[in-house]
Amino acid sequence: MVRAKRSGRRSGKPDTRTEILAAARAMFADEGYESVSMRRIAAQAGVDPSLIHHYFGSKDDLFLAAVELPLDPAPEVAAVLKEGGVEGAGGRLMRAFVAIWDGPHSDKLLAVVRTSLSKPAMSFVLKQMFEHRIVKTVEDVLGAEVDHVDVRANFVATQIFGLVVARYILKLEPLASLGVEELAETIGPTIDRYLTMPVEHLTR
Amino acid sequence: MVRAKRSGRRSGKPDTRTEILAAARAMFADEGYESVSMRRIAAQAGVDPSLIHHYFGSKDDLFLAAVELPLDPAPEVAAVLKEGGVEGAGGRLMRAFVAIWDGPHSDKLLAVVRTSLSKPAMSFVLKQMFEHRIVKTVEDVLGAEVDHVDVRANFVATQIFGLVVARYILKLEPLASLGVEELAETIGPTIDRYLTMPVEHLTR
DNA sequence: CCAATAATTCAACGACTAATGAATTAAAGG
DNA sequence: CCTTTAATTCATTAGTCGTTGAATTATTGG
Repeated sequence: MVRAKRSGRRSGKPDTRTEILAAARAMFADEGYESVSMRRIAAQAGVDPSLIHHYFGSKDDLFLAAVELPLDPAPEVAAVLKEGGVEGAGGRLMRAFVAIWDGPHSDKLLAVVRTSLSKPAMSFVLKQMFEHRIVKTVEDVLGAEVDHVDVRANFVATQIFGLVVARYILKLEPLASLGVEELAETIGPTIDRYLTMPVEHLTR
Repeated sequence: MVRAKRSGRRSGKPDTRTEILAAARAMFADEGYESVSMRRIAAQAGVDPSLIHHYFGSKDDLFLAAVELPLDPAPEVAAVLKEGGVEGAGGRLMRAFVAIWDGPHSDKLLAVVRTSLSKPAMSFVLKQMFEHRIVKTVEDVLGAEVDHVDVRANFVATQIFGLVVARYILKLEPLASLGVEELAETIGPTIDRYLTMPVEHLTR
């Protein structure tokens, strides 16, 4: 029989903190920020709502804790970039990118995107992600002789954000079912172009 | 002195219905669906919350009324497409597209995107927009001999959704300040490629 | 002018929200 | 063993939410 929930500390050493974070991440990822309530997260984690406040403070704080990402460009990306110069960088980037989004951090990323796009006060999180990941990655590819990184990064971002929306949020078919290689083949060249095209006339 | 608000019908013939729609559109556009309450919309429109229910029913109904868009590809797009064949279609599409998003419907469009991306139950609205606008447009460009419209439309969508996110939601600079011609020049060729590249190997 | 109808507000309900502070139970340290 | 500290729930507060039904005021049609 199921023991009724009692007051006070539990026996054993359950990692409730982690369970809360997991529940929050999952729910933020597929419902966004506003629709998810502390109470529902608590319920999902099998915990009293006040415990969440005890550990994380406000709902905003919980969100930030749940989506906390390594802000430096992911090691996968860095590694993949070393494998060559500007030539073919687009394809290599796509492979690394899709690997990340299909990997274990996908719910954090989804949560960030969903929330940033709907709650302006939180859009700084996505902007930060853009700054710390896309811009820095483009800088890496272009090397020291940085030539209009900002514009190029902007255009690369359009292609990448769009892929996120179409493939991971809306799940358009057949796009959502394509493999890494097919995406790299198709979108890689677009990114290559944004990295190498002349852009002086765009930056007057 | 400001006349205190009284019960009952107002004098004159103020188009309150329209004012409510305008307020709702604007607020949904820059705050998304969940964050905006009926009460705040009512306040913004200078009206009692129950009047909104009287006119539109539920909040969902109000949202749909507020973002109601002509579902057929906009006339601008159709017109622009007649001007030529597949060659240069990308650039022409971008010009038409940016014209629409910089035009008077921008708040409706923003509202749809923000809401669809954060509230899964509403994402059908964006999907419908994709179906009725992007897919049909791609069909128009490709003509009768429709050759893998679905995949091509998917890739075109990635580039377009990404532009929306980067330029109109996140307002990345300098992207957000670029003119139509510069966007057409830069992104047009990407779309051209998605329209003309071989795709048989993607559709096995 | 009077009746019908349309526009509008008022007052309230029940449900849900984030948050707080105090009480309870267990584990850890000396 | 006893004290401290950490983990957890309970009870509550003050607010907001969407929605409803009745009351009030103006316009419109006969």
